Amino acid sequence: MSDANDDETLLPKTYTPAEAEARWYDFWESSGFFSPTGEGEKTYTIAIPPPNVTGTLHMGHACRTTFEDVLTRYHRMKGYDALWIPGTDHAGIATQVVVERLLAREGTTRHELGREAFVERVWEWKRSSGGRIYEQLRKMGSSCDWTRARFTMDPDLSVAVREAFVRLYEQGLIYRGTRLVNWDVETQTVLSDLEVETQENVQGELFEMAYPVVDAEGNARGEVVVATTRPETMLGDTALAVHPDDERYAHLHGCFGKHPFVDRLVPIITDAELVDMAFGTGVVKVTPAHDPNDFATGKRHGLEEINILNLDGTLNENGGPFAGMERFVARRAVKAKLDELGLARGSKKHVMTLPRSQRSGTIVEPMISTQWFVKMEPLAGPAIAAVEDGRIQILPEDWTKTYFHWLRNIQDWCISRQLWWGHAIPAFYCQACEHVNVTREDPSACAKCGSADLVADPDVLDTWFSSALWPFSTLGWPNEDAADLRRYYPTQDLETGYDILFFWVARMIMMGLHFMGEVPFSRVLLAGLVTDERGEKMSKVKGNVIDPLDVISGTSLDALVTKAEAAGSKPEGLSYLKKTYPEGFAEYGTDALRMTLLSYSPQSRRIALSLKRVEGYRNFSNKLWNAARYALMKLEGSDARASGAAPAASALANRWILSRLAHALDAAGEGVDGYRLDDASGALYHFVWDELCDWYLELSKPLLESEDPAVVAETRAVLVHVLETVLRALHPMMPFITEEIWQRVPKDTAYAAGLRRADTPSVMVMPYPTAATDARADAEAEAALDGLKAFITSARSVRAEHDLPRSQRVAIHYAGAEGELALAVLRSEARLVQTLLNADLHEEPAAKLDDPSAHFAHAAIFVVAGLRAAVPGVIDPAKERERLGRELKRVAKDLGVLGKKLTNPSFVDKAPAELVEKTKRDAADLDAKKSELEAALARLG
RNA sequence: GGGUGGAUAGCUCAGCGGUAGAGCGCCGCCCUUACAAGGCGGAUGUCCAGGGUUCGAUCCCCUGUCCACCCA
Repeated sequence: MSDANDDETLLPKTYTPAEAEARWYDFWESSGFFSPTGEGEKTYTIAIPPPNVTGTLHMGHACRTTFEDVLTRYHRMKGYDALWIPGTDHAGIATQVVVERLLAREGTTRHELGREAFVERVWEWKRSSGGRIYEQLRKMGSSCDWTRARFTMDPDLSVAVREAFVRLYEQGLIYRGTRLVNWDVETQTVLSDLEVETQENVQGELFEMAYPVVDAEGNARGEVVVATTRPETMLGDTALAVHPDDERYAHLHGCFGKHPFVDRLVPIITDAELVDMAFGTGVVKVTPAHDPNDFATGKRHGLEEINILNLDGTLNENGGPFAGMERFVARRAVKAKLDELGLARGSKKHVMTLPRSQRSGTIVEPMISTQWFVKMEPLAGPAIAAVEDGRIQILPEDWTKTYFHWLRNIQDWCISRQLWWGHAIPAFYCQACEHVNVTREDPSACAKCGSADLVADPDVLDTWFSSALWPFSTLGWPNEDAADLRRYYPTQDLETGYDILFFWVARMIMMGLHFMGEVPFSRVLLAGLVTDERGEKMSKVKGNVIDPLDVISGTSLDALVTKAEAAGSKPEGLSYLKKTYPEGFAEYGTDALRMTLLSYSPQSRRIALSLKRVEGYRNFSNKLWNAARYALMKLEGSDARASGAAPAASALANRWILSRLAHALDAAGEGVDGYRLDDASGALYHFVWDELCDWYLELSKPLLESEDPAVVAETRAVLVHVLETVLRALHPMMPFITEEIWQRVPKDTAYAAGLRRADTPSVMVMPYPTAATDARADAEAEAALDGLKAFITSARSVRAEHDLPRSQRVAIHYAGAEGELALAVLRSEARLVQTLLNADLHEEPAAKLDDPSAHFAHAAIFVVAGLRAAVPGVIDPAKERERLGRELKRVAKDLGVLGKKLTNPSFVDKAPAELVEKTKRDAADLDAKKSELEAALARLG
């Protein structure tokens, strides 16, 4: 077999992405194509959802990046001044944890280092390792403007954060308050409600214990039994509650529980809200300082709030004999001690939910603390309105409900964090008069009393606070005159995962409206969660994490397993990998990965990424490559040039492909505009494979062999035009391969000068094709070619069924009714058909086809709309009977369905007339076909 | 406890009032000078169950079952 490149072929036989991708990316970037021109009326802007600076690219990023890049490239080609702003966020807790781990390895801690040195150390880390995700985004082909890359801790963005804080404070929308908050004992910071995740269906224990009861005079009145899943919290109990209507405990109203460990009488109160008579014993212990419901109860009854925990999760002095113990140690100790005192009343298994920190995973402790909050209600109202009145559209629309629900039930947002890495809270406490100074510049004296004895708030802000300002802080706010802010705000689309709808999207909308007075974007596009092919969430523990870069560059099974193992996969995860990917991954390339991610419906909440699908799109890349290879080969030595205008066409196949191109371009444009990138990419995929490659390229072969030079020239012109156009259409989705090919397509010089950079032609700055400008719908050509395709397919089916290999030339005798389109087309295109089928066509008088066996030896017959044909030379009548029988069955079934409809009077009366007519026509056609098949079958005997 | 989404071919999923689709897999045949990462042909479905609306339901409505996610 000949090697691919031993002849004058222009391209190798297979497309290998690796080399081309790096080359073109550098070319685009160095050509300045990623930066907006700053010219033109229409702008199109996307702000990237900033990944954590500690992050590495995962499938979620890959997915979002692809969507954003398609939208950006598409609009750029459409002539918009397109800007996609990249950036990262400082990920307070995550980053601090990363650097603390480094320090631990060096045998030190941040406390030993001191705050200032630690923060400097984090910056150092950021400078050396924080750019990794940018490199990975580049690998995805992202056409973002790196010259505008932003980091939430950049000086200008920090100014924005401080300005926002101060303004909100001045407006009374930020306040300091003492509340029950979520405390993460591991990272030792407070968390917002959103950062607490509930772990469901945890097998827990409901522990029952007795409180000795005394009355107001101190006389023993027996005991009450309470149940709890957190026995240690009893050290903070300040009441026992029963339901006011509960007869069982009516005699205890006004009595007290005698605390077994600390010298305290806890009142027995009645509360209908807290107590569910049917649950447990009907008596509830009340710990206002460590439980949200109890906290509310405490407020209703004016109960004392006793905090029993230190910030590190150990018990404080209020823990009495248990002080100093870690919370879970204390729990066991409390139980043991109660047992010893004879107050334990057994325990039951209990299914419960546990609040866990999104960051550290530890069980979150509700604790009373003084923190900074943003008042949400005044900000939520306008954010609700913006979606209600359509200034912002959320897609898929289902999420609108969720968005409303959250905003309508919103709680104030706790924004202070006890971390060192982040934006300092600009509050300064006067030690002299206790005034809180919140200022844009660090104050030297108290604004109220003039004292210089000020202490800065040690806390920093929630990272999401800075992210909420992202769409305008990245453009230059608070400088209202910043050129970018004026030109590119509001942005158009915001594309992200639904998991941060509340964390980020809703907050950006609130802040955008509040500070800019205008929505930050007009469309929110929410993508689903990328999972493994079983639909399970990717996780390190499960070992099913697929690294996009491995998909792009390929990897061995060994490397996959090693990586998963290092990341902490369980053995089941490793065996899943081995079973699912025994060969590892091939080098699929970025374009294939992008097409795969695009192919999933945006309606779906899950994107169960299948590597088989990636392989399918890798194959598609290769298909496109080879189509180009064919075209370029056929164009060689000719003067056919792409010029951006659809060439005139007279040959049927040429007219047809230009018409199909029109459909494909319509579908692609509508798909992208409507955020149905699956439809858009699917339309182009099917056009290239099913129509261009499967039919047109084959049809072009005989045309290019024509003796008529005009036909040859026309076909070449169409060939180069269709190829060049489809490359432009596909470019937003498959940027690399399209550029690689496009650069080699012969183009008219003026045309190739491109949209914006006359000196550096590139497909990425060419106009995006449309049906109106680059193709030509032609219904007549389509109808004609459809008939021809049906004829060819039937003939092939006969061939396959009767083991007539393609190499064996056959004769096909046909007849049709004069005046039928199919007959006319077959006559005029006979040569084309002969080539495609490797057959000789003979038109016969209809009578001859009425009894083919009388005229042709062992003939197989087929019937397609308006045509009958016989293929002599079939050896096996049994097979032919079988084939005809099968087809007859199918026709009969279809006819049955239609017949049933037509005999139903209500259908004929009530269904639209058009449909009834069509049904009648279809039925008539099928009926004719049925008779033909029956006759043929009868003749076979 | 409240809410949202899903259940369609062996697998992963589109579709959505008018005779059920794709990719992969499966079964034949074929190295056909663009492509074996390919070509040609073929098989495959109680569209979760039960009711209702309709001339007509996989699609709309109700009820139920199971799964996923979110909120408390």
